[in-house]
Amino acid sequence: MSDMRDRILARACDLYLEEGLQGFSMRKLARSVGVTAPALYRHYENKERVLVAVVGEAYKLFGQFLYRSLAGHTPLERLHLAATNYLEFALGHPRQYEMLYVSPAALGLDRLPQEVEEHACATGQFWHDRGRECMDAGLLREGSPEEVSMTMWAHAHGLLFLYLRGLLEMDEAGFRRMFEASSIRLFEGLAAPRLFKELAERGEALASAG
Amino acid sequence: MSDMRDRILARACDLYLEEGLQGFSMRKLARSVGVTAPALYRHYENKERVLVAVVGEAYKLFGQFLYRSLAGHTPLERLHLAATNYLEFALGHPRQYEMLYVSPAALGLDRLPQEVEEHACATGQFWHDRGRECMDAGLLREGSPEEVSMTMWAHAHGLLFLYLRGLLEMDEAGFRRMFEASSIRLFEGLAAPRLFKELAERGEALASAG
DNA sequence: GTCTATAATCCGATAGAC
DNA sequence: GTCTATCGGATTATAGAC
Repeated sequence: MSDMRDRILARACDLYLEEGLQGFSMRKLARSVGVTAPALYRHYENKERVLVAVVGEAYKLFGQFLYRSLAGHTPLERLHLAATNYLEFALGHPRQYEMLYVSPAALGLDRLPQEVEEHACATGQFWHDRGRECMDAGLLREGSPEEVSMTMWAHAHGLLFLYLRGLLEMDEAGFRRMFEASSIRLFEGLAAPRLFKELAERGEALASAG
Repeated sequence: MSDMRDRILARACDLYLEEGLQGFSMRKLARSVGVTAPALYRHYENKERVLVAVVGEAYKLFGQFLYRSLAGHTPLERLHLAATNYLEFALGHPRQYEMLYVSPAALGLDRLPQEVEEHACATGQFWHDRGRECMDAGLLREGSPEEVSMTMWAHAHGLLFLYLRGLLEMDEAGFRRMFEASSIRLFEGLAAPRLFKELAERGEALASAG
């Protein structure tokens, strides 16, 4: 059976969802599949390869959420959908979301394999495209689309990270409201006119004040 | 010797810096201190308590960076210094920075101990204070100081997280420039006037578009 | 391809002598 | 307060029979 590989992968994803990275072991996986541990090594070289495959599945699901945004009819709608779907994925599948950003060391690797890096790169490219087409349409200030999309990406991930770590004292409904309000702030700007006036008077640039 | 506890803690910090969380063990720590493993248990109840103490040291160092910002003479200057010192701490001490945001599960705990939660809470309060005094001075738009400081915190942490994970293809100098530019974008706002015009025409709110 | 059996390590933590 | 010795467990991975 060649689909034994798929069965193992499916059980590996479930095991990761139940136990997290800490509680994931080849013995537990084998028990869950219904075989003994050595049998797994016929299908996957080692534990790290299994975990990398689990990361791949997380990216596959993430991609389904993200590319659904392309159904929007205008650049602004597509950007809005991308942000909404990003939020929905992270809140609906927090363990998979965590897996997107797992450190190589946590997987027992020095560097992430090319397969995963390409997934991550494609995600960055997706955000870049959303930023660029909005900028081309005159909806965003002129500037570097790459950098603007980084700002949006960092803002969204930063909020989600802090919330999922339990560092923000609010429930999910409260977080959703705050996420939306914070996104509006990002687009409107935090500063009051007086801030720029004060800076101009001091003749200094607003340096790294985030 | 009561300072044996301190010696162990100092070596534990070094061991964590060298090996990370994955490679940290009581046996290695004992070897590093120059005693046998059981001796450690006279000074620390178990491995988790040692790691919690290491997190505490990271917060202590972080606090030194952050509270240095209070030397600024105006609210804006203190906010600016806080952001700069936050960046300097994260780039100068990436492993300790990572430790500030370590998940309880990675430490083998269900929840972080009160000691660490208080540290994290104090950090949130610090950012809140910086936001509030700038808002009181009319430098930031009216709103909730707590939420505005969350936006700034999330933006800064999001950028640093992506950079430290190696997901942004740039060197440290490039990142510093981007961090500053992104912070300015955050204060000025991403949107061009046309975006608000388009939204008003559609009669819909700009929802969660970050 | 799966099994049993096992190698070879590592781990956290404890008992009890000194 | 530190030691030796050890418990009891985990892990990845392999050898060889079937």
